[in-house]
Amino acid sequence: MPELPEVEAVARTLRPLVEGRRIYRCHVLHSIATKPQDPTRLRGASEGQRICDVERRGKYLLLRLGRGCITLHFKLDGQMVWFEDEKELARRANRGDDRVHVDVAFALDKGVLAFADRRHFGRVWAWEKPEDCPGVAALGTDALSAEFTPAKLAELLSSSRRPLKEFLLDQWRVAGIGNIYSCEAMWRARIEPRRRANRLRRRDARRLHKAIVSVLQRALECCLDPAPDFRDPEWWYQGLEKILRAYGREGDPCRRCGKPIRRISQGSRSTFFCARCQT
DNA sequence: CCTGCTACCTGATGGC
DNA sequence: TGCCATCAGGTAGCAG
Repeated sequence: MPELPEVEAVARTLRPLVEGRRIYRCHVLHSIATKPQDPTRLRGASEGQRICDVERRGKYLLLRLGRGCITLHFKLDGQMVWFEDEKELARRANRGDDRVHVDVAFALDKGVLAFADRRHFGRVWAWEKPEDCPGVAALGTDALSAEFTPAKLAELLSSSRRPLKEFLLDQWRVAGIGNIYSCEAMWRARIEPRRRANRLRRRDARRLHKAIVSVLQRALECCLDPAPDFRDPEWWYQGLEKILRAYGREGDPCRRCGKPIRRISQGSRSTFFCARCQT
């Protein structure tokens, strides 16, 4: 599911729902979701705490507590789900006809905030501070932050000999870009995905920077309208397909030149691009 | 140090 | 219909 825009949309939508609320009970229904941490650590760290802020860093979602913090990562399929109260949670979580898959649930003084990932890739962890989470500490420049400038991107590009596609997926350099938006950004910037990062010219870097920012911003607008609906586990980011120009369009005509979009494998993931106008 | 590959899980889809 | 292979928006960890 989520790259930077999706997680940002979740953070913004969640903030007014949970900010200032107290977590009075934490249920870990599938303890794989806290691995390798012990579920008791998450329970101990969260119960009784107030949620002071909701934040996004790269593709991580952070719940800042009065003391300590919780990091959530959705990986491919994770999502947040909302229940009216613990009664509804008890009735529907992983059971019944209108069952909803739930891994971890935080019962608040109003409502229940839950994390769900049927595939069990996603994680919910507790820390004293965000930087104690190795994944968060390792994040590079956030793609939607003020520090992400054309000059910064050019500097980062020059220090890597990897193919551009793999460079863009490396969260340690630029944080927040995933498989979909890397393809989209390269299509917009008209750059061939297999070109080595350090071989890009300065104007390529400028075009790429502009493409990354506009693709992510465009996607964020889509993700916010309509906004995420945590009450509906089937809810999905609507209308994203209509902004996609390369991803998932193998064989379809390029929207610029008409040549069929190609799909290749890079680092065991699919890359979609136009072999005529991306050079 | 850098890079490339696999494992981690479950579910949907398409070919036979 | 059923079975199997393949694919999926991410990343930690490990070998070379």
